Amino acid sequence: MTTRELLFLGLLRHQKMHGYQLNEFIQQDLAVCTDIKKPTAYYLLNKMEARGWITQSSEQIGNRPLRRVYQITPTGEIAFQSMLRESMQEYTPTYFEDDIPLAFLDELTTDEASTYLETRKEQLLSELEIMQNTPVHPGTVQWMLEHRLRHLQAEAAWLDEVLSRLTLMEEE
Amino acid sequence: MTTRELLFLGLLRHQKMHGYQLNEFIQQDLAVCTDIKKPTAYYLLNKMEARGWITQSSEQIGNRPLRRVYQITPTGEIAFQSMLRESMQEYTPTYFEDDIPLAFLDELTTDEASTYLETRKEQLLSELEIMQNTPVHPGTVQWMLEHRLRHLQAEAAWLDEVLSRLTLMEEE
DNA sequence: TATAACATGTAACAAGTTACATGATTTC
DNA sequence: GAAATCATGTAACTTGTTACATGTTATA
Repeated sequence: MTTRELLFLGLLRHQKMHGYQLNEFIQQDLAVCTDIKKPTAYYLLNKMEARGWITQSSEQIGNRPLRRVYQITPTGEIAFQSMLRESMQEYTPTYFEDDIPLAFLDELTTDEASTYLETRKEQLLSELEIMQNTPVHPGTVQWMLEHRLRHLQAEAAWLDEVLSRLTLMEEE
Repeated sequence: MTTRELLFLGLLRHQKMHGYQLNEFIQQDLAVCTDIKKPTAYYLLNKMEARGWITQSSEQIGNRPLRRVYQITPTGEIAFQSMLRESMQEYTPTYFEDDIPLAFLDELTTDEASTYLETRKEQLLSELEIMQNTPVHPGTVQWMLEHRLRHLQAEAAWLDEVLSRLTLMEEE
């Protein structure tokens, strides 16, 4: 995913950050949109530094572990601009992990299927609740969060329809 | 993705198939839901055979290349049943590659942003058209395809809203 | 007779994850 | 004094992709 690098550059454009700080922000504020693990983040930062997109400067508070504070370079800015434009016009089809099992739903009794889908629905609703409680972000970051919200709402509506179809089949 | 193995088992339950045949079917009939490449398919078949989930029997027509025809075993059937139940109650959050660029949309002029999103929309609409022209499948395979259709429609509606928001901003 | 379709694979690479390792400081 | 937080990483593994290799047969 090239967009992970775009994200890093986009965040560093606004503010110098060290790896830990980036990780924190992504896990707390952007958890609904992406899921970058710690080692991946450090790996990407090193890679981007080697490319000259960002530079490091060390910082230490007291005797705490050294912080490597990253800052975007002019080369990095150019990369950001071109990646942004490229990715903005691209539509990437998304595949749903949960689609495949759905194809074999008719292997189960309507009763069993309903029970499982109710479990799915609970998980979905709890994610929806989390989303609706996250603070409003400035600019189009909020648009990204809204997109995700729309998607979750569409999923909830779909699940409801599948469940009602199953109920109809049960009555026959 | 465990669901790829579920898919293979699910297809082989209905009919013995050789690798080439499986690939054809997935690329022609299920292209909208998954995207399994040839080497991945052969790799998975070998792995599943090693596990005892499927067995091979060779078949040759004339002097053509040998076909390895795969068939599900009782062990494979057990695996299918348990994977189906497990995956059916799981809700797997989906991340959208195209979300991240959206967060930085306000770095572009409304004009440029609109142009790019129109390009995205065209690609989306052409995928929608393909979907609406795929033949109806039996049973809940059709449900899977419908889910995908719902998703694409929600995406189209979202894109339209973003585009109209941009138009409103331009007028200010 | 060239090209597409049939049929199966290998080797090298890319991306990302898990589990592990290290050590300081703050909080309970 | 134990546990959580701060801070950065490495090594091994998993999964999947791209590009390449091979040879037959039907079709244009």
